Amino acid sequence: MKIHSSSKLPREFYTREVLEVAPELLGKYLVKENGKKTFKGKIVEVEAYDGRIDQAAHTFTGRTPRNEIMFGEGGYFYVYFTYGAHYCCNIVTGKSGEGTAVLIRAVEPVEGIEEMVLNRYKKRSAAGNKELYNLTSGPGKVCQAFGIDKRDYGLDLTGDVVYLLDNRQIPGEKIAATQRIGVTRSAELLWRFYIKDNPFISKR
DNA sequence: TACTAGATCGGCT
DNA sequence: GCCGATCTAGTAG
Repeated sequence: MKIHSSSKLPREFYTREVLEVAPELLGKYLVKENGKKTFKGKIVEVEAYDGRIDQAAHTFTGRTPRNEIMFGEGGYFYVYFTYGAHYCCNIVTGKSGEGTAVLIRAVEPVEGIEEMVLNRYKKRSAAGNKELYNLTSGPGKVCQAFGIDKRDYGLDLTGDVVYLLDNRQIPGEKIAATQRIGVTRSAELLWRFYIKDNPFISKR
């Protein structure tokens, strides 16, 4: 029996306003069960997207097959493919019809690190410090390391494949809010949140 | 350290 | 056709 294991976040955690959920995701654990392997990382950097007012959100211009899951209620996994090479994963938030989600931009590797190294660098030897910090420090890197792709689109985060584990909340003074990375529209919004001084974030 | 370009392809105009 | 919620390798300073 695991006495100290933290619990899976319930539906109610996700169905709140995206700007309330986003900073609270910091410090929580992202877990992917892959049949035999378990990938686990502490979330250290996120970005909020809100199709109601945010031109950078995929849901801003209305429903399409790709963004359908993001228009559903919170607690589902939105995975998309971009730049012809990378997958990025999001935590859908809010109520049905809103079109809000939080992009997971970086995590701190906790479990399954050897498998992450294999997925990222195609090699089996242990990672050096430089490689370790480069393992999951970006949205495309997180998905590659965890083996997340379009097959994970739409997964229920209260299920057993991909889910989040609770952890004590990061205090506000340890959270930084900045402009989002790589967006051109609605660039003024300070909707990127990360844990200050964490070495696994994508960019300082 | 800082900037630039190339890869590469699905989604949407 | 165009462009992107990216990453990496390359060059210049």
